[in-house]
Amino acid sequence: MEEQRALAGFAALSQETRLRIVRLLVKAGPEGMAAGAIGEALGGASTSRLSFHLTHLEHAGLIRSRREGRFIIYSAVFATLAGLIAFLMRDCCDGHPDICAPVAAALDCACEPTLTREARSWTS
Amino acid sequence: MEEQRALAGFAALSQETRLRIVRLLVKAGPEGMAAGAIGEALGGASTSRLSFHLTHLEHAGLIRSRREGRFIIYSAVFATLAGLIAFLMRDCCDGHPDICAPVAAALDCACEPTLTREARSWTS
DNA sequence: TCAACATCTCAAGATATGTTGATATATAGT
DNA sequence: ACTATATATCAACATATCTTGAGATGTTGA
Repeated sequence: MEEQRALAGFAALSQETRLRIVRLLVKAGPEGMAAGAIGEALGGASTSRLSFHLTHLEHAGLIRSRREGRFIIYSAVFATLAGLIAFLMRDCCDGHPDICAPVAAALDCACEPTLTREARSWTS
Repeated sequence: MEEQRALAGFAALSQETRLRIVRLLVKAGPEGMAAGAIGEALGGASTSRLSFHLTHLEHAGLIRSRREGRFIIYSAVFATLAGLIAFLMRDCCDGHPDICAPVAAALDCACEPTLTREARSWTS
């Protein structure tokens, strides 16, 4: 059953608007952002389109929402992101712990700039 | 332009057959596996279907191929996986380095069983 | 209660993606 | 050359996904 959750997660991330939303919310941290603010940051997406993608992401467990007055605040679910990564890399070290090194280095970059050159070429 | 590569990567991972192929090849390591062996491990996928997905994954840069006699050997491209992760988590620590902890823990699990409970529930 | 605001839902059409079956290409052994 | 094996390609169909526009729901303040 876990495979289905992973598939839903990757599918959710495979769409431009949704990927941008997730990255925005990852950056925003636990406080999150109101739907309207997200739409504004993304630059002109109709409210129905935005809502469609937010719902999609929430169903995939990548973001969660809470109501605050008349706003709805969305925030990233870090555990799900972590789970996706873990699912993908599980068993990658069967007998080859050294292979994981570049991946570990890439993740570190989220907190510290210790990327390998190869991986660095990836991050905008 | 990097966003496009990330989108292609996540899209490639968002399909059951392809996700299984990648996980299989991640496990197989740098030696890789022949297309036929992959198909067998996946259990009955027609050659055209398998080829379609292998090509898709290769275009996304998640796997690479080399010819060996009459076999074509596919293997995972770890740098691309690392790049996807890095792209996703970039800037997640803007002022909150603590938030990244669970993600880092999840990645460690690829090499060592140090998952948080939340993230562990994800890995089959 | 009314008006303005924030967001969601729904149906229809456009586009993208995956599957199947038939056929093509390439390599190895005889 | 011929045959068997391994894999790729193509076209047609089925299905899933995204966008748009209209309208519904829920919240706040006058």
